[in-house]
Amino acid sequence: MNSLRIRLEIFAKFSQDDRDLLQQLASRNIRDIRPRRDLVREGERPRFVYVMLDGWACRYKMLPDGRRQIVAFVMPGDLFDNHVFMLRELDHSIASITALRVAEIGREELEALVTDRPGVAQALWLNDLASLAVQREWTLNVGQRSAYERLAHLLCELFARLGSIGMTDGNACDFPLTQVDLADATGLTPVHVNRMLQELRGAGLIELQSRKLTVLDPAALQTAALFNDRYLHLNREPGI
Amino acid sequence: MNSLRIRLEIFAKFSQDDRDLLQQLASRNIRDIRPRRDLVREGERPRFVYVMLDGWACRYKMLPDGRRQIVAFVMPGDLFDNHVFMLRELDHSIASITALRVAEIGREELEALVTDRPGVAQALWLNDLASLAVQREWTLNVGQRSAYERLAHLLCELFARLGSIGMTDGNACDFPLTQVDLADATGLTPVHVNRMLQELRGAGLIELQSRKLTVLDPAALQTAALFNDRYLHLNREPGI
DNA sequence: CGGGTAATTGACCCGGGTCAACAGCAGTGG
DNA sequence: CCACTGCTGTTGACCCGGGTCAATTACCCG
Repeated sequence: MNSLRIRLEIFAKFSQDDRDLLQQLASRNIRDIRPRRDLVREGERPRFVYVMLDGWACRYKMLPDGRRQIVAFVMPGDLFDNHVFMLRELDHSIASITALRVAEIGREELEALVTDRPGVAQALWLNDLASLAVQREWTLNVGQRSAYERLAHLLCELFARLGSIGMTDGNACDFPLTQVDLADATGLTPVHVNRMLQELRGAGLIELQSRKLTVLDPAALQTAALFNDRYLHLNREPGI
Repeated sequence: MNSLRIRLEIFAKFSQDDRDLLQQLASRNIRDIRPRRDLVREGERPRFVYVMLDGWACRYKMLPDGRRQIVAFVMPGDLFDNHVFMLRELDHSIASITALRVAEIGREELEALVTDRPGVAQALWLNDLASLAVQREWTLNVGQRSAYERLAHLLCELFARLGSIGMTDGNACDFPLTQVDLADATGLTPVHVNRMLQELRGAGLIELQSRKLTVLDPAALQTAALFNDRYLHLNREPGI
């Protein structure tokens, strides 16, 4: 729940009250989800905003014939799916990758929060703007980068995000994604993801085995990926 | 300026006061832009929120080596780039396609608006959530659809958006995009865009010449594109 | 030990990219 | 009024990055 605080407080200044309230909301209505289950499904009426307390999930869209695109990964500390406010039906699904622990925040609670706490409301908004920036970069990634660059870029993004929430250990981290997941996120086939991973290994950039990623040469990996973490908005912006 | 009202009022209920205020903001500080100019450039500090009064623009990102991806199109009535609130630097640029007429809304004005007018604030937020939904669909589009489907999908989207703001005439509309623009938006090469357009013409789905698009068979085009307009949020959601 | 999922590898193929030439047309200046 | 320039669109020949298909090898867990 600390991580929730971290991931929203980047975006606005919170009072101790705001913090306590959020903390409280994120510790009621906890739900545990098994790995590889749909958490919410396309077409459903959205009911909750979720706070990821533990585990990895992905947001994905599917075409009628089964082609699947992962459009985002969700990590601990992320607050996600605040479509409670707008959509009749969700236009995408969310699935767990690992086992999850999530907090569900109901619509009324969220509405109260937004009405009574301008700081929190702003943080929620900026959180969405940050997601939008990330989604743009994904469009660029899939649209313009080569398979090799694309995969490198995804690894850079995931590692940077994990780092920002203290889930890296030096230049290593847990990495629960399968090659099929990586394929669905990059718009490649699993076979080709495998080949590109071999190349990344061969170039001495990464090690990846038994769900553990080590970035052997971060600078070189970022160069290969044409990666710049600006779009992730991991740090507080002095702006506002 | 009417169109502005339309495009934001989808998302929240406005009082007559809200409406007047917006109208006012969108009629001060009008700027005219020539075709094919950068309106705002990556790396700049964002200063204004813009309302597109007339013309087409695109949002794009570039890689250091010059590869370019258009990540969104902006049309009359769209309010865009409310990053005033968050970003130190923009992570993308915006360029005019046709000649533009835009209204610039300054940061203080916007902040006042958000503070004093909860309805407007919500509409702005939901506007961003809608953009996010569109951006996800673009990721899917570029990641999973074939060249043919992808182009058809883009045409469907543009035509649907134009229709929602009354800029279609039966099943025809003005269409200022070049094949290079279409290529940058779909992640294809201009040459291949040309070939796919020929196929769409050959299949009797569209006519496209001298900046005029006619959708000869809307249903068939949508089927070919695997298009469903739900993600565009063109209509008021009964939700909230 | 068995069964299922994930990773790996090789052989072959194809959608879309690349390169290049050319045509159409608008704008511009002499 | 015409020549020139530059952008946009079109077409053809060829090529290659990444997909497809299929078999095999790790794993993991009961």
